[in-house]
Formats: sequence, C-alpha cells, structure tokens
Amino acid sequence: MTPTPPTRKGGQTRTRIIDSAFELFAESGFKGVSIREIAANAHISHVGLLHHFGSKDELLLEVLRRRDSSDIAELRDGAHGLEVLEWALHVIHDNVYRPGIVSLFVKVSSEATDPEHPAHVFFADRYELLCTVAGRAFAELFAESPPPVDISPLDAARQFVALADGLQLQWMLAPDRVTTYDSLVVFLRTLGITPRPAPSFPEYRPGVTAGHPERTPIR
Amino acid sequence: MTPTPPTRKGGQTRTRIIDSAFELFAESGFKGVSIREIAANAHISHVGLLHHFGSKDELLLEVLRRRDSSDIAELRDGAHGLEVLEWALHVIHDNVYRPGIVSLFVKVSSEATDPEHPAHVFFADRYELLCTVAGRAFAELFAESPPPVDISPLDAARQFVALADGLQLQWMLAPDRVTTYDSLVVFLRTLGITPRPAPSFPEYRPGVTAGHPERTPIR
DNA sequence: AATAAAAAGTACCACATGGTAGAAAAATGT
DNA sequence: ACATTTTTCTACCATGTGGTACTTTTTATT
Repeated sequence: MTPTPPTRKGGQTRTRIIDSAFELFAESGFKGVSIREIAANAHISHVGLLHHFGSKDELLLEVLRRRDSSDIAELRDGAHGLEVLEWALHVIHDNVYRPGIVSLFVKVSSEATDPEHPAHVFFADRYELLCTVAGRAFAELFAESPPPVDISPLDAARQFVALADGLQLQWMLAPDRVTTYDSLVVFLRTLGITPRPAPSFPEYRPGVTAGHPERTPIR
Repeated sequence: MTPTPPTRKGGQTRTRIIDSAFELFAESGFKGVSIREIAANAHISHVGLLHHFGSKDELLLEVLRRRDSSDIAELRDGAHGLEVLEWALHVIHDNVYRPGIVSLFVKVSSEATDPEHPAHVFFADRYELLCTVAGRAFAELFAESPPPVDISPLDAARQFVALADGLQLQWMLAPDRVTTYDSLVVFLRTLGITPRPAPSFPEYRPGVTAGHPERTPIR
C-alpha cells in the first residue's frame, strides 16, 4: 500500500503535506484550495507535493482516508449495541475540540454529492457503512426494549447520522447556540435509549488523538 | 430595490441569468462554477452578466434570495402550530421533484460555513429564522400535549431542521435509499406530533412552483 | 567512495479566473 | 427624428490553476 517505507525521510514530508492539506481543505473545501497553497503551507514547492501525491484528487482521498480511519476503523471490530452509539457520541463530543475535522467532512461531503467529485464514492461508501453499523446497533437495542414509536433500526440509524450532520452544520454557522452532543443524547432518549454520559472535561488521550493538528502541533 | 423595472427588456435577461446561475450553482456550488459558464448558459457574454450583477458574490445572493423567498416568505405571516410543520413537510415532500433546490442549499450552505463566504450571513440568518419559527410551532404543540421526553421547543426545532438537512445530504448521495419526508414524519410522531399526510401524488400547483426550472421550463 | 534511488526544485505550459475600459448596438422617452 | 439611457460586446489584464519535462540536490545502499 505504501510505496515508500516511512523510514525514508519522505515519509515525514508526506505527513506534513497531509496535515497541511487537511487544514486547508477543512477551511475552504476541495475546490476552494489550490495545491500551491497546500504546498506552501507545508514548506514545499507545489511540484514537490505532486511528487508524493500524483494529483490533487489523490491527495484529497489520502487526507480523507487518514482522518476517517482514526475514527471509523475501530468501529468495525466487535463493538455491540449501546457501545457503538456511545463510541459515536464520544467522538462527536470530542469534535468540539477539533473543529477542523467537522469542517472538513461537512464541506467535502456536500461537494461530493456531485457524482463527478473525486470523493463521491468515498462518501457514498462511508454513509452506507455508518448506517449499516449503527443500524445493527439499533437492532440489538430495539430487540431488548422496543422503541416507543414504530421505527426500523435502519431508519433510526439514518436519522442518527443525519441529525449529527445537520447539527454540526448549524454548529459551524452559530457555535454558541448549538450543542450537537446534548441534542443527540436527547434524540436517543426519545427512542428509549439512555447512553452513559461522556465526561464533561475529556482528558487528552494522545494515543487516540495523535495527528490531529488542533491538539498536537505538527512540528 | 430593483433599479430597473421589469418592463425594461433587461428584466427578462436578469431572470434568465438568475435561472442559469441557479442551475449551475446547484450543480457545482459557488466556487465550482465560473461566471463565464453561467453567462454562456444564459446566452450572454460574461461581462454582459456583470452589467446586471456587479459581481459573482452579488449574483449568488440574488439567486439565494429568489429561491428562498418562494419557500420561506409565506412562512412569516400567520401560520400556527401544526400548520407550520405541515407546510415545511409539504415543501420537503415536493423537493423530490426539484432536486436542484436541494442541491443548491446543501452545497452552498456548507460552503457558507466559512465566515468569509459571501453567503455566510445569509445562511446564519436563515437558520436563525427557521429555528425561531419552527420553535414557536413546537412550543404551541407542546403546550397542548407535552412531548414524551424532556425537550425544549427550540431544541426540537433545531433537530427538525438538522434532520431535514442531513437526510437530504444522504438522499443526494443515495437517492434510492432515503426518503426524507417519511423519516421526518416518523421523527415528529416520536415527539407525539402526528401531521396530516401529504398527497402521495402531489398535483402541480403552478402558482406556487412557478420559477422552478425543474417544473416550469424557462423559455 | 561510488552508485542508485528518492526528493525537491526551476522553468514552463495551456488554460481558466473575476473584473475593467471603452466602444457599438439596441431600446426607450420625448 | 432625436437624445438619452440601457444593454451588450470585443479586447484586455493580472493572477491563479493543475500538471509536465527536466535538472539538481539529498538520502540510503553497497
């Protein structure tokens, strides 16, 4: 997968570029930023950048994969029922401290609505995965105690994901008025699900958050 | 407000340009389209366009105002309680037949997250208005019959709006899997609110939908 | 120290961008 | 018919765009 082993010095610049790209894509979306800006921000020429990533499109996908994996990867293996949703809530709760990642996904996901967009497939797949996994979780929970209204687990999952997205959009437009996390907890309670509260002052967990520039400076 | 009365011939081209801009902004967002493309699509040179709208920014705002007013304007005056929500559901239900307007707002609203974006204020204001109006509606409904969970009317409003946005995003990525309208009805039922169903085969109502290119061709 | 490979840079390309200057053409008012 | 205003165009500009060809510098391997 990685053509250049990370021991080679290029590995460092690679991640430096990815961090830079993440930062700027998050700020202005995909179309809103040039590879030259990204390169400058990473202290390199724009063709130096193109040496590591063949094209702007590839770079974006690399950024998305990197940022997504740290969140979703853990999700695939054996988490069940409430655990899954609590884990999701935990991520969302933490996102308050790294608005960049919210911005990135809000902006690029809507751009990616266009079937021609380089990240279209990525997001289509992502939402399918998210809804499937969350759907399984809801199914297990509903099996224990059925929800107060007639709603399929998959529908609940889609609503959960949609709600998170929509609230984060509103949060970015008016950060003071919206608390995505609280709102999602209320939503779950509406469905008869009561997640354990996330810590109100979350401790820094470098192992999990490493590589997120908002928390750990790049250099 | 309008410097040139619509009797003057320029009025026609103005709307022709706006329609063209709407179409292309919806397809590729604000940054994704050049005024030259918009102009060509309206059969005019790009400086001819700039004569009518001083800049690309102004054009976007004009498009947004136009498209929004047809939906929101009616909302300000005397609608109450359930009426408001049913009206919102009705609009959303109809949106299936004019995906352009969904695409426009999904794409541009997330771009507008950036405080520098020309439409930032527009969307900040818009969401405040939406949530306020919907909040009042929920307040009235909750006064009649309190919701099954502890939730403030304003929170319910924000969730309602957020859910609509998030579902429409998912719908654009996978149109077959998502039915925004049904999902919103379920959500309301969860809060103890049962809206009257919208007609399953909505009749064309030219008076309301006039100006939406998906329904009424421009020329 | 020599050699191969990787990384970074300079110069360039064809093309697109939003916007301006000034003139020609068309519509409008009297 | 004339003068005025509105509309539209051609030409141009400075800047930015993603990407290529080719060269130089740095790094790792033997």
